[in-house]
Amino acid sequence: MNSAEPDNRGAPASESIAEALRALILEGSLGPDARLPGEQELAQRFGVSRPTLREALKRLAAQNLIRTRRGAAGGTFVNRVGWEEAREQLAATTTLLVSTTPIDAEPLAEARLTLLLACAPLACARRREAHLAALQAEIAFAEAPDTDDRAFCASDVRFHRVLGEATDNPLLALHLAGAVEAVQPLLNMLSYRMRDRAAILVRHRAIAERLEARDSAGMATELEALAAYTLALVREAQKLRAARRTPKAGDAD
Amino acid sequence: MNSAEPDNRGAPASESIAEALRALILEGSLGPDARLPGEQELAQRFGVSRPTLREALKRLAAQNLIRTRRGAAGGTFVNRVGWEEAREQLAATTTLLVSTTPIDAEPLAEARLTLLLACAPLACARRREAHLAALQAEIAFAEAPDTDDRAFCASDVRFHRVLGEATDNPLLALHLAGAVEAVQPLLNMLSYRMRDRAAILVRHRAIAERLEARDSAGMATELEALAAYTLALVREAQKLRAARRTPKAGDAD
DNA sequence: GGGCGATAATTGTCTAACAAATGCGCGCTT
DNA sequence: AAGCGCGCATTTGTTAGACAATTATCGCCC
Repeated sequence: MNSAEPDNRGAPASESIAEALRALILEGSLGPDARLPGEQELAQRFGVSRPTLREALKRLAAQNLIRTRRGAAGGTFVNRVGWEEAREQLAATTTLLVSTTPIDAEPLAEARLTLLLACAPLACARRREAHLAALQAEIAFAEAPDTDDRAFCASDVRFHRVLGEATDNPLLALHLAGAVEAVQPLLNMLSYRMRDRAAILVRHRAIAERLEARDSAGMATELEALAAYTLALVREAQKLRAARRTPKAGDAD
Repeated sequence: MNSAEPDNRGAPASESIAEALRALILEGSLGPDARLPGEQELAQRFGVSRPTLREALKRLAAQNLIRTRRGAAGGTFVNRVGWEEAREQLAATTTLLVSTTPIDAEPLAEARLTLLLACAPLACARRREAHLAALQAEIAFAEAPDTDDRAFCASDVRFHRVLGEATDNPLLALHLAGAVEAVQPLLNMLSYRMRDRAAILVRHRAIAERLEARDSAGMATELEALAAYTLALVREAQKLRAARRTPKAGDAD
């Protein structure tokens, strides 16, 4: 009646308590925006001290499952997990993975292209005016002369996100956006020259045009061309970096 | 020289400290399996007390970024994030999302099918004997008479995971597996009848056969057939459930 | 030389208290 | 009587020190 299960095979109390609360939340006993009891009461219920219980709560907070507010009407509340938050978390996980794992740029670009190709038919079939407008807005933003490389890259990510959203399938859009958001910064460690940007924008315009015409096959062709161009850019940058390293082997790191 | 940035706009200390450490880990200053200083020293460095610092560490632990071990040679260590862990986390996030968000089965099934179709050409081109063997193993496991619904569903998930791995693209496999793992339990809230299982296994065998023959188009056809069948099953189950509800509106919950 | 116990290092947990924020209501003022 | 501001209660955030539990290591004894 107090601490759910006594112990999870010697796991720290804060961990098993976090899992117990997590199960409660997922089970549906606590709907979104529901308020949990105060920390003192929770601590008593689980039979631990307040700092220990707080560690458990912080674990859940780190997973975006709960939020806390101080003050009189404060407390701990169950978070509503929306598509936005999920996308961010998904992108964070994937980003961490690809940035700490030795992997070539080629499979990353290939994965991005493959997901985009998968979305193309659905996007062409279901796109609405708002999607076309969003695409045009990103193109306009990206071709502005005062857009720096960082902003250009972010806009590029958003451009592809709109393509996912045009499928009208939130789960599909979620995974596409997560992958693109994680891959793009890796592919963009090079800083674009202006003519590279222009070439990319040409591709983007063509893609938007094919989407407007609901021409799925043509869109696939353009997506492949864009992927090929991006990959060529990355390869070129890698070759340059390698060439800069080989002639003078002992320069200042 | 002590606490990195003083405060993140009034955010709790444990949160900003967690973010600071997270940045340190991601920045690469602390490689995998690196040992962090002890809690006391860290607390002094960040200018907080040990419980507060521990809350920060628990946040990171909840994200699988660190692990802790007690004892003399214990401490806090940076976790190596592998494809397995990422897949689990990705599946957990997506599962939480789709299980707390009102969404029809149809887009879920569509997303799954779309991702599988995207993987099909690559999988056919690159599959190895090990993949075919893994597929056959899952088929054999699934058709065993003592396999219950739970195990059947898990095997189904693994079957699709192998399809993703056959693309030889870990990022693609990651997202496919994450989506399938999250969607499958939702589609399988119904318990399969034996003839449903048999029909699914027929499809699985056909898919494995098309993969072996490197017949991408044929595989796509089979995948679509499987998706259509699965969706029909779900629809039928939903209709049954709805029909059971309408005639007697006030029965016992 | 090998097994075994003391030991030290380190995380896990507890207790008690204070600080800070925040909504609410009371009382003061107009 | 109405409006405004100040205190107060509630709740999370943080601190301090101490003890418990665990585990590798080193020295001691056989």
